[in-house]
Amino acid sequence: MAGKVAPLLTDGERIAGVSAAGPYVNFSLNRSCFIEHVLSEIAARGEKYGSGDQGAGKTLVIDFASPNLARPVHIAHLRSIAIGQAIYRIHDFVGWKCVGINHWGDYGTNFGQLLAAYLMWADPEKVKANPVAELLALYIRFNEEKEQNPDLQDEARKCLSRLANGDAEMVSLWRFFIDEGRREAERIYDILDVHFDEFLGESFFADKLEDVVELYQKAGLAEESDGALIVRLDGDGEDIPAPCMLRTSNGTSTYHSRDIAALLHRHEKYAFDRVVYVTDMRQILHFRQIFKALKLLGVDWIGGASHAPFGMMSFQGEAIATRSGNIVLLEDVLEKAIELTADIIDEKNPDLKGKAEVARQVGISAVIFADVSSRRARDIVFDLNEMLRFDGETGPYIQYTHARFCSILRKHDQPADPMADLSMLGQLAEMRVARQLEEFPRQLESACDESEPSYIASSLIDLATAANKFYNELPVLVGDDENLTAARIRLVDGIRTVMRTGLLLLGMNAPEEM
RNA sequence: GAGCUAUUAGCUCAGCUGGAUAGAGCGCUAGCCUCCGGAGCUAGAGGUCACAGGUUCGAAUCCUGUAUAGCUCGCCA
Repeated sequence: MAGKVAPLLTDGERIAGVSAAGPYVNFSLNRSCFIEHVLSEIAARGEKYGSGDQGAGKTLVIDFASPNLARPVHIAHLRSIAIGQAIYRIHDFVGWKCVGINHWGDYGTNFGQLLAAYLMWADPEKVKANPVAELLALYIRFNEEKEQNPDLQDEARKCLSRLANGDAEMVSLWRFFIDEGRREAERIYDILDVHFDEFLGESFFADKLEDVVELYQKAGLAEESDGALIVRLDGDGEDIPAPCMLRTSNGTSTYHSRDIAALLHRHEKYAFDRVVYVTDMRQILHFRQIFKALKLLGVDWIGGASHAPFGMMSFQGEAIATRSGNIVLLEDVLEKAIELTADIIDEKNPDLKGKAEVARQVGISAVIFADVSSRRARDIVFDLNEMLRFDGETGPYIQYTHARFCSILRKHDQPADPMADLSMLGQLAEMRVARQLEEFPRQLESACDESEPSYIASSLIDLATAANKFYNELPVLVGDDENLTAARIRLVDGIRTVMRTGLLLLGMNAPEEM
């Protein structure tokens, strides 16, 4: 069949050849034509290449990072921060109005434990001098001693109840804890260059409980069960056996009711078209319940809600758990990465100006890339050496490639010529680069639709690989054919543009020298 | 007991809306600066795509079951 069909298809300007190969009909693209097409597109769109008007007039609300302020930011938290930030930037790039929300945990059990531990054991002066480390030590000690002495949990409950009743000492301590936790978290976000548009703690929604209860009671969806108020979710085809609990038998709000209140609040405030939650996989059921509960309520916008879950990070075969002290602080990892990068710069590029800043940009980006480069769903085993690898498919590899082509453009010392004769390009290595450049917008769109930044990471790796092969095979500036140089400069400019865009979308830096 | 997610080279991963001989990186082996940045490039070795069925002209990819791992299943968040 293929043998009969192929001869009937004529060659044209864009198709250089048609041939039969077994059951397939192969089309060969006219390379020059293809390359010219891609580079014209990049020249026309400039730094916006890859973005269409997909998001025009639409609003995204994205909930990410959302730490518990009773505990320090550790390496496993990087996942939500890095993935969330990338999803935010990707939407922003293709025209969405984005609202990044840090919905931090400033309420509940952990704070009760911390309050109780503080009352029992803390040296206020020491805590004041070094709050993060001292509070962490208290938290760990509480959980250790709780093993021997279960009554401690009652102490925690008492503290929480005193807090809820407005006890001045508790309120003042609690404020101190969240202020410190907040200051610490924001310091890390600054280091990572991550920004939020709204910070709202769970405590803000704790007193919105009755509004939610009323909605469900009016709709006839709420029912009493063992003293608690629940909404059954097992009514229709997509059964969720576990009900959604609105109110505990003690009359307090729950994670469910607070999140429902928060989502209603957000829709009222932002009228979003899409809302994405970036959390680990343990919360898959939770969000299914929330979304279903709102669907039962008849809200028509719930179809725009999605959960972008990611796999768990473990540490030498053990769960990373703050209460047992089995954690690695995120900041420590970032500092190590920066130090290591500085050493490498001293070795490879000692005369680089602004070394310290570049070391920060490369070191931090390496850690971010290690986190966003594989698909969200994968579980990750934390391995510092793996995270700080600088060759092969890594963040520094992409940045290095970008810097290398920036270097060519610097040496060329004049802007890419829009009139360059692109028909001179047609070598295989050039074609491979062009194909990656052409592929980028599609990967970007998938990354946006599926909340999967790793597509962009893969795309950049493929582009960098093709670009480095091109670099090694074909000279750009060396040689006496000015027209060829002008044409290849256009290709180099395209590489630079797309690599920079991709790096920034992933929340990384794109230094021009390193 | 039920459910979710995963399982691809020694290690880390890509490929998953079905198509040609399953691809990278790391590590290992052997190479590449008379030429734009060697954090690079080239070549080689390395695979029963967890297992068993099924659908199909064709399955790593879709369906069913099994195994293994992680997670979850109303008063933690």
